[in-house]
Amino acid sequence: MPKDTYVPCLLDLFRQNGYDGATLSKISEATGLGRASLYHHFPGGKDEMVGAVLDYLQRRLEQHILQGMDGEEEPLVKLQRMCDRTALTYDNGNRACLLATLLLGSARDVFQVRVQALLEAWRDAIAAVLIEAGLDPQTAQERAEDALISIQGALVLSQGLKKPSPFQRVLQKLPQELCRNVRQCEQQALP
Amino acid sequence: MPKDTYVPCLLDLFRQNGYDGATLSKISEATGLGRASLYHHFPGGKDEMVGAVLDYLQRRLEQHILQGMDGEEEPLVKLQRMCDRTALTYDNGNRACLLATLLLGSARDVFQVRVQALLEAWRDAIAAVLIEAGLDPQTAQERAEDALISIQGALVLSQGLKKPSPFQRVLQKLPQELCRNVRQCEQQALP
DNA sequence: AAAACTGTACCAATCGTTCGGTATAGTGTC
DNA sequence: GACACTATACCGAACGATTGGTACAGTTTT
Repeated sequence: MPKDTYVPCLLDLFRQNGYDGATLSKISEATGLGRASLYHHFPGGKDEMVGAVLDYLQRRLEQHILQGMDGEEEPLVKLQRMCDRTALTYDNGNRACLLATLLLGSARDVFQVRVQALLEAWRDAIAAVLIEAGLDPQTAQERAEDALISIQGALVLSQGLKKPSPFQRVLQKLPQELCRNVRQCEQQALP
Repeated sequence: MPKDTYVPCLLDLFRQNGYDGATLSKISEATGLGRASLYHHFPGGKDEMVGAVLDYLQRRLEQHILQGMDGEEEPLVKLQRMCDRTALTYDNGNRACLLATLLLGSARDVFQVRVQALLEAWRDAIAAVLIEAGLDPQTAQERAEDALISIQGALVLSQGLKKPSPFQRVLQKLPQELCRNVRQCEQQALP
């Protein structure tokens, strides 16, 4: 699919401008495609473009960030890798999150369901690791949600304070934080 | 100032639609004022409207959320009160945060400085309490930033999962979390 | 030749903004 | 008290520009 050429470009644009701010002129300029070409590839207009971006994000989440989360390694190793890839995805806190952007615009209702599905998939993958590590399901889910809260909040604050250090600090501590009071990770106690 | 009649209304509108999504038609409808009348009260147009809303938010932060943070009470009491008022402000997680909304739209650059100032004021007020409670300035500032991260992230996740429980859970634990390893709060250890 | 693609021109609708003007309520002058 | 004057609040109508989207003829690619 040649769509994948333009989708990362669209992702950047929607992330930086939001749904309303990403006008067709900007999209045309960013992709190098004329209006007609855009509507050839995405007959559904802006909504379909965002849909394609969300498809892309879903694939990236499953195949990159969450890859290996169901493997045989230690929980801490898996979560550490997930955090590393998350940091990479958000350019160490310099990139905003499209999901948050979509949730805070006027098109919120249109994409809420898909965004929710992505967040839940992410959360459930983390929770599964924690359950496998011995945590009860309730605690595991809450802790997984806390992880997403930390990531999303750190992205917002890093944008707001115009420095990536909050994001970096959060993601560095996150794996240990997720594994607190868990079997395999207890050897690393407080100094 | 009769502006204060319209500003809370504008706050709601910008929070729900973002800068680009809040069109003058919507603003006109929401305030009950004609398009032209809006330019009587806010000659600077949308930018001035957002500016007025940020003025309003600054006053609310200083006089409501952070009120009493420099008083004589125990740190835990002050932080508990701040969290209660924060929960009230965001309707227990059902309202989004305008600051985050502005940071994630196309008008990001226009308001970044003012948003940053508000976040820093909030952070510094929390940090001051923690320093007074015996924490070193570096740790206090980081922990205060962590608090804002939790709040902002919880708001995003509550929006995304369409349930307020993450926000409520975070804000309930936050005061204790902020006071961990601090003099006056240590009596409340884990059960 | 068929299919995929694109540039040009165009559309109605809406965008943020401005203009000209109308009430209403004072305020000072005589 | 009648008068001219001013300030504030508000609105209908229109401005030029841009919005998201389409029609269609042409060009590439296969």
